[in-house]
Amino acid sequence: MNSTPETASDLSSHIAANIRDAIIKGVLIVDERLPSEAELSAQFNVSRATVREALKRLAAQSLIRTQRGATGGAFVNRISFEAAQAQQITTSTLLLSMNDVSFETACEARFALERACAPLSAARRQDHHLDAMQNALAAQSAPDLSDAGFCAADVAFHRALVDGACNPVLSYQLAGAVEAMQPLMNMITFTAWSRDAIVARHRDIAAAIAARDAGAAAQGLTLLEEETQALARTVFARRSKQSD
Amino acid sequence: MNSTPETASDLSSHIAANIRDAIIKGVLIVDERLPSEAELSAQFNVSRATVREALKRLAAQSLIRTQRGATGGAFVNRISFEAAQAQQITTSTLLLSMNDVSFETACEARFALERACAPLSAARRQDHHLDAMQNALAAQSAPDLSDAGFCAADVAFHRALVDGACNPVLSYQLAGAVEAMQPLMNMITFTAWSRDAIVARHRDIAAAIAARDAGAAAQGLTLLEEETQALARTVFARRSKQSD
DNA sequence: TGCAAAATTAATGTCAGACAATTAAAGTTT
DNA sequence: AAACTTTAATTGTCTGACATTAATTTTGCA
Repeated sequence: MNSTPETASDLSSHIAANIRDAIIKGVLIVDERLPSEAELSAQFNVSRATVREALKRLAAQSLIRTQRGATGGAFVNRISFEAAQAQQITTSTLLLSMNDVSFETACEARFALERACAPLSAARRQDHHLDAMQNALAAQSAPDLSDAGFCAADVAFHRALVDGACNPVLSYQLAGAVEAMQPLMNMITFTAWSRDAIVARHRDIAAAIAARDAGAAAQGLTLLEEETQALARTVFARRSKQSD
Repeated sequence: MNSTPETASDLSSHIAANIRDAIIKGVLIVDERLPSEAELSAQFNVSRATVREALKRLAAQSLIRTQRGATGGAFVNRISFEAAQAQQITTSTLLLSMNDVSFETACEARFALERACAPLSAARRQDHHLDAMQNALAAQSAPDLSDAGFCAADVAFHRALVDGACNPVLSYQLAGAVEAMQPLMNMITFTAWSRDAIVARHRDIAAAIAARDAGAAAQGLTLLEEETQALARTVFARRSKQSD
């Protein structure tokens, strides 16, 4: 039942877990003010410093916010999709870089998830989603764009595609996968030729979404995945050859 | 470039952001020991209490772990898929409950993502994945099972399906979506009839995965989604009628 | 009276110094 | 050589103080 099986023996972990559970179970509701640090230290029978460490833990998870002044205190935070997304991206990025996740695995996951959005996006996309895709395409076609810039525009394109599904839960989940891939994507240097190929795929996908053709969009994503994987294999092979 | 645009003016946020960036950028590598609290307080020219608050923030995000004793200290943590998953589930659950995400939206997202796994799972599932699905099926068929128990077995079934794709990144991403749905699913009371319908779909899906038939698995998931959505509409309609 | 300035108050943010608890390593004894 | 003891380094906790912030109340003056 515990959200985080915090078996740690230190008091601040324990107190943080206690308050966290109260928030999760709805005992403390959004925007409700927690007791002051002094009151909490009396309730839990610990010093104010210990209470503060517990509160900082909760603040790091965006579960509470604090305000100074006479009517200040710690308040239960309404977690926004934006804040949750930012956290998830940090975590996902580190997860990939620290656990030696292969490009292949991450890429596969990303495109599998993105294909899941294609039918919904084809059905529901608004004009501004199409515009965002076109803008990203234009950016990617710029002749003297850096690799990092190319990747950033790539992310923007796929974000627009995902947002087209008009499902905030889906957008939130996908953001982690797409953004976390970026450091891995940045490892790839794009030749002019490979850029053209990617942009061509993007054009197909954008056209399919505009035409509300779910099948074509999914197929475009599959082709894009295959080309991306092939490109990565080429780059990594050349690199390992050089190091010999 | 900042992972968390921590513009907060308090010192402990600032110090935490500083160390976090060092970890993300690879200046501090996994299992490396941070300077002791005393050294950090000297470096940043703040008190030890402030340093500790910063470290607790990082610990809450599983970025570091601390150890007491002579050779103790704070160490950069290798984030495990398990720990990241636990965090994501907490965040996702709160996100859904605090932002009044409709059952429909969450359900749609969940099944869309799950369908993304179906082809991979059909291709790669091992025997133990099939066993896990069968166990979950058996549990769900028990006659005197509580609604909560039914939901728990449901989660187990879908977890096995997702894990069958043998892609840890995919499993990690999906866990959040599936687990976060549980509180919403628990709002639904299952009649004996609706349980039978769900179990029947599950049987179809399990059979399709066992037969490595991606199309049938995806279709089974689509049918299951439709039935789940219909069931939810019925339950919510009856409930709002009663409250009149 | 009305309003602006000043004092009050309650809260978080920070600091300094102390002691407790834990743990590895060094030293000592048998 | 093995078992025990001491030591040192580090985190965990406590206490009490002061700084900073911001809402509220009081005061002073026109």
